[in-house]
Amino acid sequence: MDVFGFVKEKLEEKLNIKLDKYLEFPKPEFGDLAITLAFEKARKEKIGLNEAAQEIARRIEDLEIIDKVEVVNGYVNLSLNWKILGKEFLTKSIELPNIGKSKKIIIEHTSVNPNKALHIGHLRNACLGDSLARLLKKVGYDVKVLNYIDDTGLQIGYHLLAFKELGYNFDVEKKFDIYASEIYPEIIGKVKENPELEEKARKIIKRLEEGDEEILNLAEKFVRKVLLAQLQTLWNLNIFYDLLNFESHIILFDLWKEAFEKLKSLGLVKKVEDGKLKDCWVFEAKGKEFENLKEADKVLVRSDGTLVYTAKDIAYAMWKHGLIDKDFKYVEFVEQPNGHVLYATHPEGKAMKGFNNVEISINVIDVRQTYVQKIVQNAIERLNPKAKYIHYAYEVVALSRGTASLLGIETDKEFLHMSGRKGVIVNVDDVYNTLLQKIMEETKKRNPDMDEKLVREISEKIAKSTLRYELIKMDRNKILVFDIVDSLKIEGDTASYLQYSYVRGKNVLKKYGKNVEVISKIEDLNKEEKELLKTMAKLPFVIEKSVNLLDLSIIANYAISLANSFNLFYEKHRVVGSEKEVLRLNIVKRFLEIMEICFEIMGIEKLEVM
RNA sequence: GGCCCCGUGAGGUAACCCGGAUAGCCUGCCGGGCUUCGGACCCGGUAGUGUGGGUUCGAAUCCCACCGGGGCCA
Repeated sequence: MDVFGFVKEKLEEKLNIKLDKYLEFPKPEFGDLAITLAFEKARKEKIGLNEAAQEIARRIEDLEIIDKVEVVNGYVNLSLNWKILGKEFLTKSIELPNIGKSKKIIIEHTSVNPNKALHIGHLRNACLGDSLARLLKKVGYDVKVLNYIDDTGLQIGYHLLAFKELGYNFDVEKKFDIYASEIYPEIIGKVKENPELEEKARKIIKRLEEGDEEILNLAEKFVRKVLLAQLQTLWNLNIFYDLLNFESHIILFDLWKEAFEKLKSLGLVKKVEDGKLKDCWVFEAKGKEFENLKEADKVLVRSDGTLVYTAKDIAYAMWKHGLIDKDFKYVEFVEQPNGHVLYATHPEGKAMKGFNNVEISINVIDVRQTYVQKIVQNAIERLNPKAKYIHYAYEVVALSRGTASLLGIETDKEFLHMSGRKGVIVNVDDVYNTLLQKIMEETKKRNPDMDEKLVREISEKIAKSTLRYELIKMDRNKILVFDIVDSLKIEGDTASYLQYSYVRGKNVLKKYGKNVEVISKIEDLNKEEKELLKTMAKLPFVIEKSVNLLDLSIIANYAISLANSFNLFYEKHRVVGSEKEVLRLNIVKRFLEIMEICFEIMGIEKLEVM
């Protein structure tokens, strides 16, 4: 039961106006809900503020669900009748708004090049994308999660050279993505010393592009090994996918060919006849946001016939949105630990339907790609005005001065951008392992007699949740300055606080030991009980808002305020054996259910003990 | 040269989209609480909207200019 939604409807009936813009949650002293309509009403009707507010108050004061109406400084403050609403809320099941209505939506995220280990910046992408997918599934969307793999040319050329010519071996103990990251500077060093190698790398790339079977097989083997290692890191953090799309297959399956013809025939791309871009094919961006740009055109095909990345991005986006008929073929790539098969595009695969052809696609890509993404979006939305191509931009993760210093880089600046070439990176496995060690120590300290295996199991659940929570709780438009020392905190505004609150709730029910009876009526509520009920009742509102704004920090902040509210209640009032046992048990039970919903969205693990 | 993002106590952040009541929270620091459902908790104290203008009854929020930091395109 959606308490505030219900109250809003009743108020709208009485006032005969939509209240979306005119409702606020005030501080507890002022009441449960405030109507701010009087400010506008007073201005429009040229009447006194107090008079306007009084009139609104008069029209709603006889509602049974409202206990008290008070007018203060133009606000109409309502105290709700929790004897009625609280009982409804505690006895009826939780309803989440069905916003998606089974509509299909594509989310693309992670998309890390398959020649390195994931760093903490990649993880911001993956956590945002994964939680977004979880959120949208919760509200009824049919979500397909794609991971785009750039397996072409240049960036894997040196690695292929290393395995083909320089005696590097595939069979290593080390996790393969980390191995690939580590040998990269070595390979570059060797190439610098010996310029012939540069030539050889180029030849390998050329043969790869020409479809040479030996090189193709080598590349596939290398990419697969790196990908499986990267996926191991992601799966460990409860991040899963439906499909891997290989960039090279956009050409192979003629998606680009069809897309190019369509763009040409509709006049969206033009061949340049003279000037410095002579013989290039450019995309001509049109629309308000491009008006101020001197050069809004974007080269897609160079004069020598080679494609820029954006060309493939557009073709790929057209495929997502069903704007071309050509399709990939698919194979089962691997079964994921959650039991779901991860598919991949593959030349020898079979035809499958269901991955593409959506109206809405969400593309989680960092903010530096904004310009290129605008071009892709412009193309898609001109090809189909109903289509929504969303560039879900987020700021990068940088390193704090202290953390940079730990990596041997001194700087005067506030923070330092990561750089794989300079070795200024913090990789995900390292952070996770450090965090896990620290949490295991803490867990042992708090549970000296606990079985070693259980300590580890619990610590793993806390570590992965902590990491995920840190990456989604902040406004995504802000640069996240990562500090390894701060990131080890497990007190305050952290996932472990949420998990701890959850465990406390669980323990109450465990102590009670029986099934909780359904409550028949509510006599009266103290301050903490009421505040907790109120916070819990905001869930549908919070979910709806975070879906509308595609903002996960809203869920994170809500979860913290919910835990806070619960801890206050827990601290002050005993549940088991108290005179209000049944009521309080019902409150605890509902708290756990709501917390679980938040956990599921954020990918946080529930615990029984910690 | 054009464009975009960020600026809130000592540090980190929420509220900014859609202007409204005493700017909320975390860490730190100072002080306090319990151990009958677990202290990874709770309570008190400390301290803040970059600068200047504008709009408004009212600005952290909207508009303009500037300053500082970061990025993209050329």
